[in-house]
Amino acid sequence: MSSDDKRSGDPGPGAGEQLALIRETVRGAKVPRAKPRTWRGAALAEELPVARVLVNKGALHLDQYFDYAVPEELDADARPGVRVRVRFGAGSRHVRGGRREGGGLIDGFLVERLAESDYPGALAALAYVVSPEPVLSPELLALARAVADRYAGSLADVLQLAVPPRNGRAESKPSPAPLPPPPPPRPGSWERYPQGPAFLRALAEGGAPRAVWTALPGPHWPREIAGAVAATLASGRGALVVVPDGRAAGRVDAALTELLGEGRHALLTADSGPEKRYREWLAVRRGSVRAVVGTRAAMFAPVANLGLVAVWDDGDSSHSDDNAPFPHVREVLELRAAHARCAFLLGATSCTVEAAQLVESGWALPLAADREQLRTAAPLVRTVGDGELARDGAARAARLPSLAWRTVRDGLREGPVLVQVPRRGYVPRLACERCREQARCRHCAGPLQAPDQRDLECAWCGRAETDWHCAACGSVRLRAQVVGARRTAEELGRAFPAVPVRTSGRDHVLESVPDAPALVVSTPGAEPVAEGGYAAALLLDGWALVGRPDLRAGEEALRRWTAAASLVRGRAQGGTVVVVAEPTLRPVQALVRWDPVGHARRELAERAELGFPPVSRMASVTGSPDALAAFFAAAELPPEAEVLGPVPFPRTEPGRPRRPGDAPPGEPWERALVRVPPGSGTALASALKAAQAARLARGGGGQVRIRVDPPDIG
DNA sequence: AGCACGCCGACT
DNA sequence: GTCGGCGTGCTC
Repeated sequence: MSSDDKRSGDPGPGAGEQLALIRETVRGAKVPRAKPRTWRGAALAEELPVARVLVNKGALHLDQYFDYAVPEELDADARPGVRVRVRFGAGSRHVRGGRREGGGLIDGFLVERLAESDYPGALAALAYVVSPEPVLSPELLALARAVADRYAGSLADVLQLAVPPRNGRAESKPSPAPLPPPPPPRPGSWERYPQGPAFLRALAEGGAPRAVWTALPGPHWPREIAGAVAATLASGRGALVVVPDGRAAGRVDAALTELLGEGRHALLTADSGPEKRYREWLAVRRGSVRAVVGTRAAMFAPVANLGLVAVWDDGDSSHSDDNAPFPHVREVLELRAAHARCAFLLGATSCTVEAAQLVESGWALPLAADREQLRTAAPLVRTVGDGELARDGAARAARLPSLAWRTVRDGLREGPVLVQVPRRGYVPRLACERCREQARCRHCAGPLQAPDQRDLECAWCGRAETDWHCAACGSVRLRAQVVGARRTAEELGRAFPAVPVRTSGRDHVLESVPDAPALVVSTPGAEPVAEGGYAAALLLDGWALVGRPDLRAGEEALRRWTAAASLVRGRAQGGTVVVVAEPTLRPVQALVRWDPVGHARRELAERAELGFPPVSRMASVTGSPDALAAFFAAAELPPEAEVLGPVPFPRTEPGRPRRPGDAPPGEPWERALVRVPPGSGTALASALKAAQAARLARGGGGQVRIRVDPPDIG
């Protein structure tokens, strides 16, 4: 209970002595100006009477610790890492005429116990310890600190993501006793990779290898991840796996159960209710479970003696948290691997530019199969240019080129056929009509757009472009790429009336389909697994994916095609994929050659040349024009920082779903991008954070939103 | 963010 | 003379 429950009108004779005692013990012999009411009648802890508390408020200027006095009766429970409640806010200091003091109770974490405080004023006492469970370990605190710094966010915001809300019932139950380490697993399908068995061996022997793993297409990856986890457990250490969604988590969970049995791992996903989730989290924190698989919130899971962190399919957008400060799983796990000096595994069938950079920089080693393995595992990929669609008279009836039509027909004789159609809402960007090179600003290389369908301007710096010509081929004609394949898929059903059509999309995601002829129409990311693999796949979203106004459009198109094509039988079993997209496009060629790594490396080289992330680091700053101007006037950005814009925000993108962080409708907002060269990311983040903190402290003007590594930059 | 303190205009 | 405007600064 809080010690200020006992209240009396006047300070009793003991109060003065009490005060003196506190003064002396806590911070020397200065006489306080005012005596906090919370002290009345409370004796302090004899040892380490000061508690350093992180107050749970997101505002940046509050991103600091506050010292509180520890009453004697809280001494035992008030250990580092526990949740506490404290009085916080102006008004809690002074007592006015026996009336109730202001300043409400607020949540916080006790960070450490100290012998004395460096705060010159009088300390208030901890109100109470919420529970003696030490949920915030020093390692988790250090990680949260690093993540907050990386993303120019507050520690409190990160802790909100990292520590689940308390649940009393879950806490009161003891966690089961930990099981002994399992024996090292057999290499199994890791033998398909030349370095696979050695990687497992290194994990089992307590090593800390770091790898970017390009997984072979097919259904083996959950078992391979489970193998890496089992090898790490065999070394007596813990392991953490983060996957994009509940479906993937379920697959890895099943593979882990098959390999390790029950009781050695926890599944942390958003699907389980708060109590179950907190119980699992506690079992991890208490060390009774040493392996974790989960979705992005699990990236902070307090695994004891961490030996391996792994992320699957880091290109999936759900690895980016949608709460401030928007940390990305891959980045957080990189930080964890560095802090814990543990192994790191980034796996995907495709390859992000960031993953390529990890290899390029030498931070991680590539873990990939040789071409021979790939040739049998991957399907045959053929392309149909969208131009042929118009020319091919025979296919026009079915609105399909004849190659695509034949592939579907032949595939349906052997089993299910997957048809990938674009989701609605993708907006094309401008490209050269002749060579399809993207139209870019000549000043900052940002993407050009035509908000009024006539005049060109840069989406980043806002400069008008009146005399565009293609940098690659000199053409002066632009085209906006066209979407519209959904209907084609519907008409496919009519073209093959004898075959059942099943659909899988955002609302109804099919888990799997049987090994029987069927047309399976799916949007990217929702493809059901086919038992025995699909006989063929038809990828109809070529232009829609490649033409998105996003730096990652090519990478993302390749990722989604690769994901769908990975569900198709290998070419040895007749598996065929047809992608309807211009065969000269880089991601299309990469798909045909099944070379996602080469694609990512070329993208990386280009990003380096153009000064794009992740080679340089970018942050977006969004707010009203006044607020932005004031922000940049006061901010002391590193000298090498370059401010692009501001431009009105959000740009008109019809069909783009409204997201939190978008400007409120009606009020004109602007967005500026700040970019710094490699190596200045930390300086940029701390400068932005300092400027934000100064702003908030002054309390002036409208708010400004900062996002490091903004998604969807032109 | 709240919330209190502080230093200038219209009321009894 | 005092009540109260919200400008500015602090919260252990």
